[in-house]
Amino acid sequence: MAGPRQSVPRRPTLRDVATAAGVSISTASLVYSGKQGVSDATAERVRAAADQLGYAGPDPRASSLRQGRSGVVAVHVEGTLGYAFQDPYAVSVLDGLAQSLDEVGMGMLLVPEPAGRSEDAARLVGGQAVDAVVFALCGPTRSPLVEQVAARGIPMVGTGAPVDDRVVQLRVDDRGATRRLLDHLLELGHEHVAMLTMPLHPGSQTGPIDLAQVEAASYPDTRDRALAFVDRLGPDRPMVQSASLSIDGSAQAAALLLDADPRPTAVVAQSDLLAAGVIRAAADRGLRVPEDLSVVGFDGVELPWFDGRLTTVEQDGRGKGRRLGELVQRLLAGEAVTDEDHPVRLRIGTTTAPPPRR
Amino acid sequence: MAGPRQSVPRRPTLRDVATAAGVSISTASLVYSGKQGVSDATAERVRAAADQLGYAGPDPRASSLRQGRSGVVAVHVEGTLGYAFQDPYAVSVLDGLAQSLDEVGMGMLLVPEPAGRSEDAARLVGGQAVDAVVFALCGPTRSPLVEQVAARGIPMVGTGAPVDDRVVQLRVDDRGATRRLLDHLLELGHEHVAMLTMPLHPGSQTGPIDLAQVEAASYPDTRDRALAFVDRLGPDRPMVQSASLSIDGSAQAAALLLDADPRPTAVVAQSDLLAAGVIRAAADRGLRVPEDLSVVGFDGVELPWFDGRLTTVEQDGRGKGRRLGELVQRLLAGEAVTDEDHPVRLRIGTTTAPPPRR
DNA sequence: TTGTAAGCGTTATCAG
DNA sequence: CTGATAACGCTTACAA
Repeated sequence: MAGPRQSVPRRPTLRDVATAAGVSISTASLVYSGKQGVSDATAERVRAAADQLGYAGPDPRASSLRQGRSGVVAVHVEGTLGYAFQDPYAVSVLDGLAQSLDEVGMGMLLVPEPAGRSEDAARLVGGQAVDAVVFALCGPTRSPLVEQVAARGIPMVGTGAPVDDRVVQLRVDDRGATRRLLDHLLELGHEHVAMLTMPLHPGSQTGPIDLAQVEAASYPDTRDRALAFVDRLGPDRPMVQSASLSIDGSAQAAALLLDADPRPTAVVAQSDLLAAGVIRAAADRGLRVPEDLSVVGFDGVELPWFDGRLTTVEQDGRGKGRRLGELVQRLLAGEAVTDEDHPVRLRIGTTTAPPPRR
Repeated sequence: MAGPRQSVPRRPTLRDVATAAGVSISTASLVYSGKQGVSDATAERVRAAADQLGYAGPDPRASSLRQGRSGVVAVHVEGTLGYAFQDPYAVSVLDGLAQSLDEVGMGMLLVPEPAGRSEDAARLVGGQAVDAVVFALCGPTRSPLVEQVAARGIPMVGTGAPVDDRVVQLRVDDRGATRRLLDHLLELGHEHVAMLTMPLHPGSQTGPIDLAQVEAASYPDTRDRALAFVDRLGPDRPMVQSASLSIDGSAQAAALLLDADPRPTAVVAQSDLLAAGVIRAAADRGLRVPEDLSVVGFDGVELPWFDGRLTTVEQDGRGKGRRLGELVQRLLAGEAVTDEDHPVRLRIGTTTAPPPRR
């Protein structure tokens, strides 16, 4: 027994509202966009009709087609969200970006790119109506997304990567900052300094690395921080790559450094999260920081469970995110935007001290 | 002196491609959608023309208008990103959701709602072309977003909140799970058990709370976990609310519990992050966990810097996120979807033991 | 397998 | 201040 024919109630459109209010569609549109004056009386009638019909405002799909703007910015994130957001630094950048975009009513579309799935990410941004793409976390030097996005005439903003003329960069002076960290350690008198790097490539393994490998690294930030290390201290200092940007992974990698002979008196970790792993590995071995081992990081994030204060390079992730948002806005406003440097500063904490007497 | 008139080169459209390939627009469209057979020869010609013209595929703005689908899911996040993503549990849910949506080519639009800015969030989802809204992290019982979104006929999925018939829920049995935690503590012989709750309201302050306040809590999960505590142990046990879902905030709140007389022998923290704060506060006071103090949490996240293993309720955040994604997909496929329970399980770790002898 | 034609719901332009 | 009209770029019955 068939039930009564139930006509699916079509959602009201601007036309319905206009008709109900006894005005033209264009007038009704003006009420919502506010781009031109509409008499109070008319506006009131339109709004009443809208309420009456349950009209919730112009359909974003239609207005984005018409205006050529969707109000959405794609945010590319290297790795899965679960991986990338482990890092408080990454989170702070995103937070700043979100704040900045929120101020102008724009939304953030997340585009995670797990290792080896760049095609998926490209398909996603290609199929989504976005006004700009932000490479928020320093990813590989090259990305297949760039061609795809550029072909659509969508502006891009990055933080050092992908390296391409069509991507406006907000760069950090990784080499200079690393140099300052090293100077600090050298002034303290350290001679045995080692480096713990972030992954050189998506999916690479923990282990010792050499200059040639560093030069071939996929990630410019990883590479530059390591190159500064080599430049300053020569190519023979121990360098170990951590397979993941996590405390656990770092602790494992740090073991290779700390169990070596001679043991370094200072470890330069390429990020604060890695530094945290080094500190844990040191604690596991009964080494005190900084008395027995100095540790420096990079980023300047909060490590709420850590009692001391890391000696590190403060990046102000939130500020960086905000600035990325501003660059996007200026790009969309048609302004000419050029690459910029994001300032960072050395912060001396409680994790560095002169090397132990031998 | 005016430069040569530079005509802005209009981006090629499907029409241009079709013309160049000598076929009709609809045929060209078919080549991209693949919904109907097109002869290989024709398809080839179309693709060649597209390459030639630099056409990167159909404009998502236009196809979303035509199809009534944008392929974007709005994900509502209670609080700023910087705040919400501090919690590894929140991140795992999002990670699972991202995975699940990625499999069907859908994107995630982040909609953070900082305390007191729900109007902004409502405006954002209203102005954005989204196919569904997910309330990924248990927010307040009521939300102004619901009306706005429902008025557009957009389906919603939540995790216990907002409470509304139009929101399909993936619930957790907070009361039952909390009861199991309490049973475990009681079996161990604890008599002095205290609870540390998550914030009861956006922006509320750290401090002792009573049953009436619990009943009026904005967040259903916070409320239910606390109610189970009261149900099981009576209304006179100490309850303290933490102003923030963070380790630091929790450590401060925990101080109120640990410095009381008599000091509880066990603390039930409403989340693992809060439990971490309790453990830190205990360490600050020279209390050993679990010898001097038992601590339980909720969520089952990794605390990489913590050597033990928390006794907690495992929620499988990633699985929950994945399930949310599946619910969204089924909703969009027009299937009838009903509320579900997400299973959780008690995990006994190393942070609980019999109370110390007096 | 291919083409024709009719929108999808807005907004911009321009005339009244 | 208001209204008519023409796109925006694409998808999809339906017809050939």
